[in-house]
Amino acid sequence: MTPAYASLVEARDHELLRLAVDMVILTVRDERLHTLVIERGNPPFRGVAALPGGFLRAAEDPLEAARRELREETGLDASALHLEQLPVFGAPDRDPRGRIVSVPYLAIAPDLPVPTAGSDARHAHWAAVADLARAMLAFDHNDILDAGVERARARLEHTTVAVAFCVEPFTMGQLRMVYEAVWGEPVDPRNFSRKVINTAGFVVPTGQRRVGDAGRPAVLYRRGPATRLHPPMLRADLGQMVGQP
Amino acid sequence: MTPAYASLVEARDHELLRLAVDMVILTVRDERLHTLVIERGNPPFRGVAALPGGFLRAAEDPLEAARRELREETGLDASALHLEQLPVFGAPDRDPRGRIVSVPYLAIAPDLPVPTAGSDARHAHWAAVADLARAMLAFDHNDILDAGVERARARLEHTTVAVAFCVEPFTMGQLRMVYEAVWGEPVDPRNFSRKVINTAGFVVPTGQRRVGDAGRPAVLYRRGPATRLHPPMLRADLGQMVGQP
DNA sequence: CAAATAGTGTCTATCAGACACTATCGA
DNA sequence: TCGATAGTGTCTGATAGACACTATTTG
Repeated sequence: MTPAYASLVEARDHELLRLAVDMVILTVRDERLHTLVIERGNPPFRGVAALPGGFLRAAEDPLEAARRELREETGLDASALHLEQLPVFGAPDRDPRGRIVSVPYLAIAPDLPVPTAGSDARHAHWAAVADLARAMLAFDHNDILDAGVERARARLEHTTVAVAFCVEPFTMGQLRMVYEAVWGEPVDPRNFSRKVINTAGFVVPTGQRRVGDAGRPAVLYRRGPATRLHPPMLRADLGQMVGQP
Repeated sequence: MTPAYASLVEARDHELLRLAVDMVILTVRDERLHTLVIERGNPPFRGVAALPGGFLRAAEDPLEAARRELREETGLDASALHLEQLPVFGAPDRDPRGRIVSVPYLAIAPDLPVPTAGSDARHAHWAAVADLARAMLAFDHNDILDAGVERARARLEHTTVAVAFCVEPFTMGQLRMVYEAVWGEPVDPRNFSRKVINTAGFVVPTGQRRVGDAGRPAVLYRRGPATRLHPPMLRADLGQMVGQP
């Protein structure tokens, strides 16, 4: 800290605290939405499942910290996949260790072989989001997970991030299955295919076809350069909708 | 802090820091988008314009802090208006006083008479967003402002927050003018009116009409209960759009 | 051939965008 | 009566949603 401002900073009715970076790492496995959870090896919440995360280090940007955590927990290079900050969680009593504000990040990853064990021997594994009932996770991590899942659902409507869930090359059916897994509702194959094909740059055909499967061989695609989906692909789910009668 | 965890917390390769809450308070004045800025009374950036804000206090949630700042800077009751968190800004060198991470909030307010002077005699005033060129604001506040404005633009597409800019009762023309001021592009009056009227709960007619103005008297509306806009009202702006040819 | 999966075509209701006309005030 | 502002009607092209059919593989 620059000494010139030391007095300003000392005059505090404000508070020193720590920032945690917690990761909502989503993937689709077996046609279901999964998130990476670790089993806590230390108190508080020892033995309880929690989102992976860690403290912000000195001279580290929160985004850098998120990239580091992602690398440590999954071995994934963050530059390759979707990484996005969610609103912070900062209730004063959210962590019994003291004042810790969480900066959560949403990461969207293709199906991974198996996560590497956490650095401090915490057991990391994929858990189906639908199986994680309320209050199963440590701290307020269920709320953070909810925020991450809802953000992912909304992102699928307006962007092409769904391809970030897919291992290249992928079929149209696999891409559609991502939407179904994340949204939790069926999607019409014909209309979906038309929408994706008509959106320039969403996917790029490889010219190859999938072999070995039963049925007609599916065309294989790679991710295209497009990012935004315009007009959006809206889910039928009404949720909070107040609009047309 | 609970003594039981003191040792855990002491084992730090992580860092103690302060959280600032900075406010992007937007309103529409004279058909132009404005934001509230203060003139800094203390170093660093003494005399330079900055977004209003302050440090998070002990046992205070970031949202509570934002509500408090809003009240202090504008005298507005935050429960009445749109308040929404933006992604944090946490570059290690963003504040010369030391490690300070900013949690920015976007507030959307109706046109206010004039802001109350800031608590420490800082001069607060409305500035047209279009007049705030790059690097005019202290710290990284231009980036924060950009994030807030872009968020507001997107929110107008998908929600009914535009009414939060209006002083009740308001006319259809005033509501449309909000869209034009925030988006910075003209909106067709006929199509706009049809869209708003057909969206149940966007606005509620009062039965009154505006008097004293030249021209045909305009019907006066109040805010309706609807929140989401479905389907959205998309701006023509292509921006990042990669989609239809 | 049957089962399974992939892909295409068509119809319709809705909606966004463009645009011209009518309505109601003050001066 | 004129200027100014408010509000309504209509046409068209695009598209989302619903749905039936054809195509190509394996067993």
